[in-house]
Amino acid sequence: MSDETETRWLDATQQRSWRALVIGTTLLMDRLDDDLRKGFGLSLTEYEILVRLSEREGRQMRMAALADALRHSRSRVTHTVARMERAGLIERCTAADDGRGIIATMTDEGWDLLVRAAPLHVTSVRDNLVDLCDEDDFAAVGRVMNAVADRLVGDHPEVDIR
Amino acid sequence: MSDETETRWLDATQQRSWRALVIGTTLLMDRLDDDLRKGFGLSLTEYEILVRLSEREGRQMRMAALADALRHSRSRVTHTVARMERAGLIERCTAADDGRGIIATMTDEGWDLLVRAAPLHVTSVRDNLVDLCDEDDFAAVGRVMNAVADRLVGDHPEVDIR
DNA sequence: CTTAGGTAGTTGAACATTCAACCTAATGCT
DNA sequence: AGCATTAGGTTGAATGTTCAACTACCTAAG
Repeated sequence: MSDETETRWLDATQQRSWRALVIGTTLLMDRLDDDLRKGFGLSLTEYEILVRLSEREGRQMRMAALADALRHSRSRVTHTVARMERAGLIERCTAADDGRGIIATMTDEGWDLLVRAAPLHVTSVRDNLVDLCDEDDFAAVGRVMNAVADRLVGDHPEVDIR
Repeated sequence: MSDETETRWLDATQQRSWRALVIGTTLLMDRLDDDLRKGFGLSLTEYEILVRLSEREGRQMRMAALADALRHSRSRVTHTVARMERAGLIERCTAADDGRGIIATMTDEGWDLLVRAAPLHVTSVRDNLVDLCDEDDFAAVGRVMNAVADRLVGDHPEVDIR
C-alpha cells in the first residue's frame, strides 16, 4: 500500500479500463463456466484441475501443488477434489516420500472427459477473447496480468507460476 | 461459437497470457476483497453496489438496474442487498411509477462507509494494478475487456454498460 | 375487459467457497 | 532423544452464490 496522504483517484480513462476488466472477466468466466457445465457437467474450476493434472508426469500432483498452481486455498482444493473423486474423475492416495502428502491422480475417465471438453473450451476462449482483439493488445494483457500476479504472489509465498 | 472442425489450440504465448489473466484477476480480486473486509467489513461485491448507488441521482437505483450494471443475477442482488439492508447501509422501497419495481437507496451510514472505504480501495487498485504497468498496456487491457464485454453482453440483452 | 405473455423481484434449497479448528507427519533445536 | 514449530491436509459450520419455482404487476392483442 502506498503511503500518500492524498488519494490519487483514477482518471476517466483508467476508470473505464478498470471497470471493463471487472465486468469483462466476470462475463467471460461465467460464460466459460456455463459452456463446460452445459456441455460436460464440469465447472471451470474442475476443468482447470483436470488441465493441471494432465500436464504432469503420471497425470498426478500433490494437493498443495495443485492449490498453489491454481491459487486456491487448500481447503477449497480438498472440497473440489473430493467432489471429483466421488464423480470418478480423480483418485487420491498418500505420497510415498512424505507421510503428510496426498497425491491426486486423474483417472482414465477424467482424462477422457478432459479430451472431450477441451476443444469446446479452447474454442470458447478464442471466440470470446483471443480472436476478438488485436494480437498486440492481448500480449499487453499478458504483461499486465503477469505483473499483477508477480506482485501479489509475494504475499502468498514460495509459489511457482508456470 | 465458431464452427471449425479442427480445434485451433492456443500457442505458447497466448497460453501464457491467458493463464496470467486467470491467475492475475483471481489474485487481484481476492486482494481487493480482503482489503475491504479487513478494513471495513465490506465485501468487494457490497462495495461495488455502494459505488453504483453513489453515482446516481438520489443515491438510488432499481434492483434490476443494479443487477444489470454489475452483471449479477437478480437473485444475487436481492440476497446481497437484503444483507446490506440488515446492516443499515441500504433501504428498499417500492417504485412510485412501476408497482413491480423496488428502489434501493443508500443510507447516510452507507455513504459514510463508502467515503471512508474508497481511498483504501483506489489505492489498492493502483498499487496492485494501475501503477504496476505501462499506461499503454493498461489502455490495451481496457480495449480487450471492452470487446469481451460487448461480445458477451449480447447474450444477456438490453444492458447499458456505463 | 379479459387473458396471455413478459418483466421485476423474492424465496428457499442446493451447491460452492471461506474460515477456523484440528490432526498428523516432518523438521529443527538443544 | 525430546520438544516446539511448521507444513500438508481435512473437517464442519458459516457465508455467499446459483438455480428453479413462485408471486405480483404491467402490457398488448383480441
